[in-house]
Amino acid sequence: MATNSQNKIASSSNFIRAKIEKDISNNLYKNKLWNKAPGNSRHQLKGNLDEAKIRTRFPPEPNGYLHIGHAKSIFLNFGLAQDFSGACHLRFDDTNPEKEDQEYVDSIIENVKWLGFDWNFNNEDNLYYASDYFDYMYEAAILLIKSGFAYVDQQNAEEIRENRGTLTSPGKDSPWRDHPTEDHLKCFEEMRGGNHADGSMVLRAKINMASPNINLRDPAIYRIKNVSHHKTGDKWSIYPMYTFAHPIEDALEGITHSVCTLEFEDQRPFYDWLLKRLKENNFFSDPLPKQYEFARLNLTYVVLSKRRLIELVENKHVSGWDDPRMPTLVGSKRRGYTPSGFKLFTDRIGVSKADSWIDYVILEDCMREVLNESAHRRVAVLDPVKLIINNYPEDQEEDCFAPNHPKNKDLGERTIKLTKELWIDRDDFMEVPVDKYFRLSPGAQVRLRYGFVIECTGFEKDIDGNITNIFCDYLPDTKSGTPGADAIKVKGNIHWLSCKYAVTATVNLYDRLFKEAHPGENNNYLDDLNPDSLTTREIKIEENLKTIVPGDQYQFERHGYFIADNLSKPDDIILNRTTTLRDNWQ
RNA sequence: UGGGGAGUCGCCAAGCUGGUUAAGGCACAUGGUUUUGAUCCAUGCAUGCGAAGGUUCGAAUCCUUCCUCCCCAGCCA
Repeated sequence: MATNSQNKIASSSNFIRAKIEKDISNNLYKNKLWNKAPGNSRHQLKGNLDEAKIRTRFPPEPNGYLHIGHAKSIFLNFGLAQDFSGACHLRFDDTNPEKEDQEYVDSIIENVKWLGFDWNFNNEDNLYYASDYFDYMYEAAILLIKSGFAYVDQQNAEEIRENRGTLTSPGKDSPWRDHPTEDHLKCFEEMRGGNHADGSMVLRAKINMASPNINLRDPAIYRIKNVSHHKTGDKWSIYPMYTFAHPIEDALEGITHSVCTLEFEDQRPFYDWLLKRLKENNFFSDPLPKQYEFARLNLTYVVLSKRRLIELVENKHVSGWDDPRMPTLVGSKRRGYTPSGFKLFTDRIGVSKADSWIDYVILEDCMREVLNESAHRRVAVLDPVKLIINNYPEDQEEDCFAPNHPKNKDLGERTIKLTKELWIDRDDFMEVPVDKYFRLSPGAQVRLRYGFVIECTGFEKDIDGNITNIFCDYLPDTKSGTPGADAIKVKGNIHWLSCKYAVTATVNLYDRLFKEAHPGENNNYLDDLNPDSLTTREIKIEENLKTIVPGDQYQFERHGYFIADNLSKPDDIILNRTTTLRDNWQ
């Protein structure tokens, strides 16, 4: 309990939370208005005081599947809103129709819900699309042109690039920069008209071509794209750039804290510049949103870049976006990773501005920690070898009782049938035991978990030297749960399943997708792929697992956590190993 | 070489408007419990805060210089 509350304190102290606490205590949002929906000043000034103490947003571009890095951002943004009695909007940043698709929108919505969040606040559904704001953005652009802060440039992309200068030398003004405002207004209208080719004109903010910050050298803010949009269809032939759109989206939605990743740090001056210009035009009013940046997640043995993820799927290095080895949320889910595990993980790794690589084992350990609490226990034999009890009658069988959870008796117990012939794991027997090996070996005593103590009397091998049968005697007075069962102390304790009753299933044993901690650091990342990231085999599982359905999760004792795969059917059970148990032996 | 960031224990990460022994987690180590070599519990784990100087009664926190790493020259986000 004490450690839990300490965890909470630790996770709650990051620089963004500190800033929010300060902003709230300084009453920054005391007079903030909200008119039940996004909008500019015209709209919001007619509203009431915003009941949301703060507003944050998670703004994915619907051009790919969410991954573990997004989970960090989701927990940050939605968590902030939750903890400060605010609202977190889910907003699709769909300003580039060429790359975006409804398929991704659906998947993202499902993923965010899966992680346990919704975007409802005071019965308002805060699910938005940047494309819903295109009219506002167009209006803002015109305001900017009229006030002399934007112009239509007719240089081609090549010329613009050349005139932008370099990191160490200033850029050159565009010849179109100082044309009359009227001309720019007219050109911008023409851009919208749809009669101009892509790239023939572009609207640029007029700031400073000599700025040491390249993002301020008259950034492009609206470009011609004669393509239809998945939401707005053919209404527009011009689309705003992220740089321009994002601050406006935030302001329209009354976002107080706009949290993004480090690479946008250089854009913050433009973010503030734009909003200030629009405030001067009474398009927006205080309090204006502020942008804060944190370090994106890097995980060892994992790639998270969109480009690489796509490549893994398209080149069939994995079976798809939801391959359990993929760091996507759909893949993680299929692997058996859980929302509460991700929550623990994000709390544990914290939020800062320092570039860092989180050990993959941290993530795995979080999943173990969560699953250890919740998962019911079962028995599975992953590499079966036959154990025959010499002194157990051929036709005899009996029930052994096994609790579903060692720490929680309320979860009940189930019975496992014991018979003369059993399956045990090959690992649990050594012909010549190594030092400190306390499982089965010739002459050794070991307990059949939940059953009897046995003593190994011998074994048989096939022509290739593989062990085929192991023989033992059981000690009748040692059955678990009966008086005196503990009279004989043994160190080893192995699991087993009746050959007569065990059910056969298929298991996918997953290991890390990459064998290098930093894939691609020393060569092409594809060369760092782990050839053994998946092994599939036939295993034996408890009879009562016959009714397992996709998504069911269990701990197979002494092995790890497993989940029934999407494709699993009663007559073709498929299990995925989520993660192994920790193993201090060797 | 311009601009913007970051460097605190193996991995994360508080602290950074200067003030007693530098939080916490993970990992690790050693004990204990245990019919999962799991879990759980206990204890240990930075004379040190990228480096070197300086200011001060006192510095991770202030100043100076230096070093390393990341980001920016898309009509991507």
